[in-house]
Amino acid sequence: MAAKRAMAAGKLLPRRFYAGAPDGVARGLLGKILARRLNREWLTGRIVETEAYFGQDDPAAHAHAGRTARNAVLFGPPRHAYVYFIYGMHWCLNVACEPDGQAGCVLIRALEPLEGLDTMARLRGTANRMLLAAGPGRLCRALAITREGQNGADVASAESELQIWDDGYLAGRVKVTPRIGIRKAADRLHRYLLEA
DNA sequence: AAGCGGATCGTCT
DNA sequence: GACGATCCGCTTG
Repeated sequence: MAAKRAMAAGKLLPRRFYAGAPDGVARGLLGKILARRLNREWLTGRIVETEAYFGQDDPAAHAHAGRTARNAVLFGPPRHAYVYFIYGMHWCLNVACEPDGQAGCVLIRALEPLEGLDTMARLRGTANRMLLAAGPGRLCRALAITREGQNGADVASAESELQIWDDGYLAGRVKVTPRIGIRKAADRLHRYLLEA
C-alpha cells in the first residue's frame, strides 16, 4: 500500500519513548513520521516542527489550571493524542507524554508531506505543496484529524489510525525558539524546528 | 514583503 | 461574556 515506502523501513516508536519529559520528547519527535490511515490510504509526513508544554507548571499549557473535560487526555497515560479546537475554526494535535498523572505534552506544528499528497491537497483545498501541512491547523486539515475522530488515539498502537514511526531518519540541525501564538510564558524556548 | 483584521465557536469564569 | 497553542485574504508600501 501507499505507506509502504516510508513505514516498511522502520518501526512504530515504542511506548516508552513517550514517558519522558516534554522537551526531550518534542526534540525526539523531530524527523519521525506521523501516519494517518484514512479509509484504505495512509497519509504520512515527516515531523519538522514541535513545541513542548509542561503541564500544570506551565502557564501557557492547557493543563495549567488543572484537569477539565477538555484536557482529560493530558492527565492520562502518555502516547495518547490530545486534539483540541481553537479560534472557532482549527484543530490542533498534541501527543501526551510523561507518566500517568502528569500532564505534559508535545504540540505537532508542521509536517513535510511524504505520501498521500493528492488526498492532502484535496482536504486542504490547495495545491501548494509547501503549505499542505505547515502549521498546526493546516496539518490537522490535511490529515483529517478532529477531536471526534482522533482525541485519545494511541499513537504507539499498530491498530490505531494515527501512528508515529521511526524510519531511521537522522535529524540534522535543530533550531530552538520561543513558542508561537501564546501570551503567557512567551519567553521560554520550547519550540523546535528541523533545519532544511 | 509585511502587517492587519475577520472568521467563528468551544471552553472556562 | 471573553478569549484563544490559527489561517487567510486584503491592504499598504
